[in-house]
This record gives sequence, structure tokens and C-alpha cells, in this order.
Amino acid sequence: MSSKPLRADARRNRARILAAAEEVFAARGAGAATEEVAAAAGVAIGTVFRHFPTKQDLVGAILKDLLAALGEAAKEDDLFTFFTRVVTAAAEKKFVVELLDVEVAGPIASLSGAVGELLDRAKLAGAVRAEIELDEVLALLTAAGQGALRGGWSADLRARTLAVIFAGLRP
Amino acid sequence: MSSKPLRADARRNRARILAAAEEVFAARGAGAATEEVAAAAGVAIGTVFRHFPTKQDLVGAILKDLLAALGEAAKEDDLFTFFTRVVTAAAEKKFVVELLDVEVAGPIASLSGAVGELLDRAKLAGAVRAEIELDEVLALLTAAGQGALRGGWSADLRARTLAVIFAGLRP
DNA sequence: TCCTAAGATGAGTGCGTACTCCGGTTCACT
DNA sequence: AGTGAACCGGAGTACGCACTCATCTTAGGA
Repeated sequence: MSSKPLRADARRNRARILAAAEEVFAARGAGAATEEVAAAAGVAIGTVFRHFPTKQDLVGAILKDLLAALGEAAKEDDLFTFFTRVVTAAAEKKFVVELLDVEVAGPIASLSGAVGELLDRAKLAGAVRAEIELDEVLALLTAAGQGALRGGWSADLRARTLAVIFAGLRP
Repeated sequence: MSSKPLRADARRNRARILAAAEEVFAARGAGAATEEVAAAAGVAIGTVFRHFPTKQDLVGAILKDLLAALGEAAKEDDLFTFFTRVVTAAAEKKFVVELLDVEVAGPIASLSGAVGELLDRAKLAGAVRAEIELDEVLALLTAAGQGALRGGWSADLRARTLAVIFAGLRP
């Protein structure tokens, strides 16, 4: 899969870029200039593009990491906890909403698998009505994530808003 | 308020630009280039900037019109109908979501007034729980609008998703 | 230690887009 | 009709940003 092992300095720089990009994109959104990422990583811009030929590749790499982390978290959460986790992440890290966007339909498929399992479990436990379908839950997740970010919800408002959604899901 | 009456041709062009902008922004989102609006209006780009010195002024003018129309509709709707109307508009006219964004906090105040009335009425009619507050409803409205647009909900999915939200609001 | 290919650098290129400016055109008033 | 102010056209400017490339640097094997 991975062609050749990277040279030590290259590996170090790659990690720095990834870390810097996560920080910059979280603060400024994925619209932030690549030069900012380079500066934050203490690296020239050419180096960033050597590792990630396209800006989208860079965003994609971060998203992939995040997706893996969320997938991991899903294993130990119940549906409502997971829901809250994703929305909170969206509120704090602007670029997370890109994950929820249509364009990234590929990677999100794996997330939807995890949510599907949580939904099934929640139904069995009687926490969610049986007729609720996966796509509605995904839609609500998207909506809440977008809303939390773009609406700038406070922690209190976020909690109350999610409470309404959860009430709508319960029997 | 309005300084001087516009010349006839200027008035005509202004109206054309507004109509063209509404169409273009609805289709392509507010990110569409101003040149496209000028072309659609059959007018040179300089003319657009004469009437609206800034792109934001142009978007703002359209938003103001839309806001007035929604405020009018609110008088005859109940809360759930109005909610559906706004979300549907968001799904069909991309730029409507800008209305829901924080940046336009000024104009949205008037909308929130209308929603407040609808909420009061709905509570009196027993259609909504008494402890629901206005900001939660507004947050849900923002969320659903953003989600509908960026998630590309179908009419069916939109209806089912809104049904969950409405269920959460009811006693 | 030396050699070379992988890697880093950063000024430069191309492009899209908001906005300007001035010469030409048109309205509207007398 | 004549006149001047308002208006229009559209090439041009400024700017930000993704991405490139010729040149210099360095890791790491022989």
C-alpha cells in the first residue's frame, strides 16, 4: 500500500504539517490559506504541497483521522452521547462541518455504519422509536452540526436544542 | 430616508439587477461571481456596483426582501407550517441560509419577533410544550435550514426529519 | 568520508473575483 | 432643441490563493 518508507525529516515534517493544519483549520475553517498552515508548521509552502499535492488532500487526511477517532468513540457511546459528541466537535472545530457536507459522501459512509449500529442498539433498548430510520438520524446530525457551528450556539443552548431533538426521537 | 428619486433607466436597471441576483444566487449560492449577475441582468458590471457598492449590499438587499416576504407569511401560518416553509426555501434557494447565519444578526431580529409570536400562539393552542424557549426554536430553524441545504435532503427526507423535530416540540 | 537521490525552499505563475475609473451615452428639465 | 447632470460600459487594477519549479540542502547507505 505505502510505496516507500519516508526519510526521517520527511516523516517529521509530515506530522508537523498535519498537526498545524488541524489547528489552523479548526480555528479558521477549511477556507484558511495553505500558507498559514505552512507558517504554523514552520515549513515552506512547497513542502506542504510535496506531502499533500492538493489542499483537498490535506483536508481529507485530517478528516480521515477524525473519522477514525469518531468511529472509535462510537463503540463506547450510546446514540445520544455520540450525537452530542459530534455536535460539540462541530461547534469547536469549524472544519468538522466539511465532514458533514455532501461532497465528502465517501468517508461519511463509514460513519453512517457506526450510527446505524448505535441506532439499532437504541431501538432495542427502547430509547428510540422503532419507525425512525437511519437517514433521518443522519440528517438531524448534519443539521445540528451545521447549526451549532454557523449559529454559534452556546453550551447551554446546544444542550437544550439537542434535548428537543432527542425528545423527538424517543417513544 | 431615500435621498433623491432615481432616473427612469436607473430604476429599471436596479430592478433588473435585483431580479437577476435573486435568480443567480438562488441557483449558485451567494458565492456566485458578481459578473454572472451582471450578465443575467443584461447590464455591465460597473452598473451593478453603482447600485450596490459592495457585493454584501447586493446580498443584503435580496435578504431584506425575502425577510419581508417571510414576515408576511408568518402572519397566516402556524409555527410548524412556517418552519416547513423556511426550511423548504433554504433547500431551494441556496442563499437563504445566509439569512440564517450569524453575520446577518441584525435583520434576523425581525424574523425572531415573528417566530416568537408563532411560538406563543402554538403554546396557547397546546401544540408546543410550555418550557420551550424562543432561542431553541430559532436554533432548530437554523439547523434544519443549514442541514436541508448542505445535506441535500429530498422532499421525503425533509418531511420525516421535520416530523422528528416537531415531535420533540410537542407536549 | 563521499555521493546521490530524496527532500526543502520560496519566489513566481495563473486564475478567479471584488471593485475602480473615465470616456461615452441618455434622461429630463427649460 | 439644447444642456448638464446622472448614468452606463467594460477594460483595467488589486489582491488572495492554490499550485509550480529551478536551485540548494541533507539524510543515510557504500
